[in-house]
Amino acid sequence: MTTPRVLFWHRRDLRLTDNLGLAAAAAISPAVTGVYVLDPQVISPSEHLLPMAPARLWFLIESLIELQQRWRDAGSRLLVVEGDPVQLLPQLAERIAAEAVVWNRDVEPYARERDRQVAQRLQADGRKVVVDWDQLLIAPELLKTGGGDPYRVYGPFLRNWRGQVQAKQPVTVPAPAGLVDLDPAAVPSGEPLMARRDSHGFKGTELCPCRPGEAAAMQQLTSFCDGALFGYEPDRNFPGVVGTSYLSAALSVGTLSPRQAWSAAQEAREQARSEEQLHAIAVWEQELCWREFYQQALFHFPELSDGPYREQWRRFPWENNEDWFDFWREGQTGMPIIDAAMRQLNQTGWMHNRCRMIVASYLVKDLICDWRWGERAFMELEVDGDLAANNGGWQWSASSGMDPKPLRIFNPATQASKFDAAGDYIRQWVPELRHVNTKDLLSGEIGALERRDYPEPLVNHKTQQAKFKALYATIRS
DNA sequence: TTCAACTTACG
DNA sequence: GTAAGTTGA
Repeated sequence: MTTPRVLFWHRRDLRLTDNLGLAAAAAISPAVTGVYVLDPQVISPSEHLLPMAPARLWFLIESLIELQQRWRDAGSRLLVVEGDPVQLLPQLAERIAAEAVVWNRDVEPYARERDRQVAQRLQADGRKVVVDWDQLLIAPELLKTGGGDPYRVYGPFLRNWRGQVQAKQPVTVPAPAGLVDLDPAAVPSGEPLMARRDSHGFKGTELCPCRPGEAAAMQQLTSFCDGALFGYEPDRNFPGVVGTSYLSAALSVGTLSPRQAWSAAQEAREQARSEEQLHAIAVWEQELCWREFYQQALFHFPELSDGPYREQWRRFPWENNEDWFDFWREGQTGMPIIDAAMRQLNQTGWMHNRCRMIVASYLVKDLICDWRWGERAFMELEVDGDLAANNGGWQWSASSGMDPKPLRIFNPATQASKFDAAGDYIRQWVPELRHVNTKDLLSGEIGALERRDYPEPLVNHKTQQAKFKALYATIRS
């Protein structure tokens, strides 16, 4: 009698270490084969889904190439195929005679419907399907208010989440080893990965601060928790300072797990030498909670991805000036802090989170442009583009989301003065303004002579803010 | 049912 | 100080 074969389907968990689904698969049998499906719906521009940025495609491909090596080191292999998972997975399971197929759950509406169809077909063929949560510290079903409803507000969610995490004390599981490979005769032909490696179209692979692959993610985590984490608060606020983890892409494609991140933070707590440092660690832990808050929000309210959560925002009379939007996207608005941030994103695939809030507020509240245009633009450019986090962030900026709050209007000049006081960040990304004095650089009020070829400001913040408020008054109930 | 709380940021 | 009204206990 032969060992039963198990198929493990990687999706947003591109690692062997601390992969709960993979550990479950290896517990069934050492004869585990991995598969990743390059789904054209996900990796190519499509009508219904938000696009995947070239930067993210690069990160994905490189992470997969490393993952294949790790599978070989573990004794088995990772197959990479291209096509529709609903067709391909049942075919592959049949071909390798898999008794069980295992994967980790996702929160995105497209993924959930896809997974439902895949599971249905596999089960119809008599195969066992094993799925559970891996990409969240606490499963979304376990986080409910006293009334049994999902949370709509971050604060109460944080209290519940933190309590459950502390009670659970998340631990990581090791990578499987000594796996049993397929019979060579059963290995399907075709390998689309290397062809994709040179065709992702991303030019900023050297500049991007997020590094692909499981090993690089662990290195980044270790060095962050050894240094910048202790000063995370307040350093995280300053885009010109290396004060954040740059782990967003790794957490999004799953080259790093949230348990690994949490555990590293707990080890750092042991090393902390002051209340300030402990507080800084707590603030980073809260950022991990934001990630889970937005994922559980999308899980319980999938309609978030279709547009504004609050009904009245569906009738907001946006200006939607396409020229303004293009200037914003390219970093040519004439407001230096905005242009610096958008150029950082265009060139490196990544933007500092403080700047994401500033440019989002500017697009929505100053240019009076539909936040969904900005949501799509971010997904087209970001190495860490993630539906739940990106949609949550844009709805937050647009004031159309779940949190009860006043109308949030950032003053870009005030933001620049507070968080890039010396103008270092602006000068780095808008080099043609390096000669301009800091005061003018921050305010954006630059004389024609000094400005040279740099554009005049598209709009005046004060008048646009007044205009936005007037338009907002028309949709208030 | 009442009432505190709300990623603050702006002026 | 004020925004702005909804959430959650």
